[in-house]
Amino acid sequence: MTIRTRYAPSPTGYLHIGGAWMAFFNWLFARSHAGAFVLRVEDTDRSRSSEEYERAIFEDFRWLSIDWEEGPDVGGDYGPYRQTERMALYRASADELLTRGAAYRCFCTPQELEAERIRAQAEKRPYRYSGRCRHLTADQRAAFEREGRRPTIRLRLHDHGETIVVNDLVRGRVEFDPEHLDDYIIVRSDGSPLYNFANVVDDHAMAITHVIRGIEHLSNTPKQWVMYRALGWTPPEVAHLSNILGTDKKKLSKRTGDTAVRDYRREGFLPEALLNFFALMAWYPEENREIYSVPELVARFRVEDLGKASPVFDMDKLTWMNGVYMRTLLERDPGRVVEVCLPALREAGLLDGAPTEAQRAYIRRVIDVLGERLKVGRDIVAYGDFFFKDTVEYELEAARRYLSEPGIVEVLSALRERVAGAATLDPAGAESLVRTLAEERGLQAREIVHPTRVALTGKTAGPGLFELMALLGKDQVTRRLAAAVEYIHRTVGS
RNA sequence: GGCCCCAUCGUCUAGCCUGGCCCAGGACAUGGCCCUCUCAAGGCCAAGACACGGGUUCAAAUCCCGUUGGGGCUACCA
Repeated sequence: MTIRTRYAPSPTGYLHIGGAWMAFFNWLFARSHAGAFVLRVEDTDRSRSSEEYERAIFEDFRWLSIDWEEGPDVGGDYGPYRQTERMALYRASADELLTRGAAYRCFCTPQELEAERIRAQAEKRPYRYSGRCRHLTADQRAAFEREGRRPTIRLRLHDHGETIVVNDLVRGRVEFDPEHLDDYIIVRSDGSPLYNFANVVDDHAMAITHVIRGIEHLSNTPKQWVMYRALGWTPPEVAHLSNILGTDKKKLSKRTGDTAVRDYRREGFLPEALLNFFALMAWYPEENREIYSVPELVARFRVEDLGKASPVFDMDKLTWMNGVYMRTLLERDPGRVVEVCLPALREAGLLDGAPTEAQRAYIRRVIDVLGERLKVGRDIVAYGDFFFKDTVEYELEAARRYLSEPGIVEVLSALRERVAGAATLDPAGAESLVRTLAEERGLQAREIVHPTRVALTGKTAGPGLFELMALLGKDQVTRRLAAAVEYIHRTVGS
């Protein structure tokens, strides 16, 4: 039997980190068994769904290099892959359930139901639907219809059913007493299917064999199992994973960090780092090892090894891991590092649109100079914005500390002259200029280095001074040195 | 309220099924030192956890029961 897994996003927003995480495990499972991964769009909530989000979600998956063999965009033998296009299927299954007597029409209004619920609550009884529409006569039904009531369809749970067992691949055997379940609605009065129903019909029709989904669905599982049984179908294997939490230990939300995959892309995270990190939020393939390529993850994946607890999304660790990937990329594929920095550069207004060849080459050199300081694409802005500006903005603290002594003017001026007089400015040349100047003045090299760095970059932290001078070039260096001198005169006052 | 799931360093987790090798291992973060023009990276070191209470056992992080704390379901949401 071919292993088939799926992920079923609702196109009501951008791909969420939690969703991508869940999808990734379904994908890993399929890939590790040479199976198929299918994308099914759950767009029954028409008012909130949009095609634009659907496209965006696909795009984010592609960026992550999570691919699918079947889906709305690529088709497949089990289509269509949008729930709104599968209405006939749900109708057929509903009819089947009705004729088998496993489901019945319920004419209760939402108001009546609400009243029942409130009554139960007042009497401190657990609420369950009374089942009063179970045995309506033809006359009663006709009367309701004459009143204009539009019925819903409810699944009939067995009155004295036996314990429902869910064999969860990660949690083990979980038992449910049907006593606590009630006849639940599977088709709305407007004829549209509800989640628990559409889901079962789709998973079966699409021959899904394994479902890895959120823990919130565990309690739904027994209800679904009853439906599988009523239809004579075999349910898929299931595994329920806990949800990712934010640092506040609450469900991941905007408050504690970005929640959309898109945000991470924009900030310059690498998809392979994100995926590696995703894996570690549920399992460690080997002891004492954190870095795994996607193929390695595929080779080692076992659902049973997935963790049961809710992981907290640790930005610090993701950032560290991204840095690890950036460093190897710096050696093997610097072009990609350039690519990853582009969005942040644009957002900071340091780059307009697509870079020209010259711009790309320049960014490439900036990246070389920045080196392992680049953990995330956006770091290029934090550490190297001055490479892309003509005037330097001094950080307050930096200027106060290194550009406040009047004596420094002389040093910076002297350095400016020597730079101007140099034939060319390469790192070694810059270094000897600074060091000989220091020697002549009886200064420590650092006494020149620090003020110069602030003069050229505005910051106290950043790339090596000599490399940075070489990249900036004679022109910029002399100009910035002069500007710093002027700044000191202006602020120290004279 | 009822039902279900979960619980090892601040965080991700290894170990738990098949008790002893665990006075609990690794990683991120934190602190210190080294390297060094700053920052980063790197190296070394440190601090840091079996939620609690009962059992079972010669022996429990590991098995059982309970408590507490989180989370979920209990919708004509997904």
